[in-house]
Amino acid sequence: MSKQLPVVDQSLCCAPVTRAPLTEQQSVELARVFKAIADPVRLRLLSLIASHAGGEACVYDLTGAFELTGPTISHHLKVLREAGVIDGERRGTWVYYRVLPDTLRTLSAVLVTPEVVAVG
Amino acid sequence: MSKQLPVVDQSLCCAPVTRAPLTEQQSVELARVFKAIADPVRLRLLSLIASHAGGEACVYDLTGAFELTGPTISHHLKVLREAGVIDGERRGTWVYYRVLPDTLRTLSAVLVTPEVVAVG
DNA sequence: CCTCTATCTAGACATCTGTCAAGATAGAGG
DNA sequence: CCTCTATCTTGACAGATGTCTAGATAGAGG
Repeated sequence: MSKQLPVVDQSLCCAPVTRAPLTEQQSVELARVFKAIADPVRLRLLSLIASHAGGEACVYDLTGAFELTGPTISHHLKVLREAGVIDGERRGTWVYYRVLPDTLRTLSAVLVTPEVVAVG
Repeated sequence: MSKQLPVVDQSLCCAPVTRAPLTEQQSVELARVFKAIADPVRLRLLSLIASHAGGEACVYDLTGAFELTGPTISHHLKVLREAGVIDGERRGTWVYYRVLPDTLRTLSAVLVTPEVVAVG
């Protein structure tokens, strides 16, 4: 299930977009991950997985929370997985997903905004 | 230039996606804003504006930083503006853009992830 | 080996998105 | 009023995206 290594440049952890211009490469990399979470279904999937008991949830539970077909949920989980936002593990019949906290933390840090954006 | 009121539910400031499932409405609202920043050009625009002297930048400066036409940059600025991420103000011939820090702060807070995602 | 359930893949299709060229609008300064 | 520059709007088009149906794969349990 772990088809991807960490995707986000962790050095961004202390370099919010408000402090210095992103390089073109950084912006492409970040956009890839933000695109993954920039969807209502995927944001809800993320919150369902992260807040589920044990920090993980199986596809069956997740599918039940939407009025969408299995393949569609599967597609969204794949997008999140390939972006390094979640990871899945098969245990028996079920596949369990959990969030990869480092990725979310990096995204959060990138958007941190100081009280006063700039003072000349 | 201020065609939109604040778009993001500020009550999300203390409710990261890792703590509780998002409602469908919250996820739609958040996805709208994340979609706005989930593009390499717009992320760079955002960082250029936010880190520019005085916290603002005019379109002319921004356009020069890309190999894209004026209308394309204008389009991206409009997307960011309508999502409540930036705001623009005309002063004479030029239009100056600045970030709306509350929006970025909300997005950042939503993605905050505790050290241990859950302990059973 | 067969079947049942859970999950994923493949392919199709409508919609959304990023980009550009052409033209419109808005001040500045004659 | 005219022109020049900065910015935005419109319309067109290729490519990406979300969803579905149909079919494939993987364990569990006879």
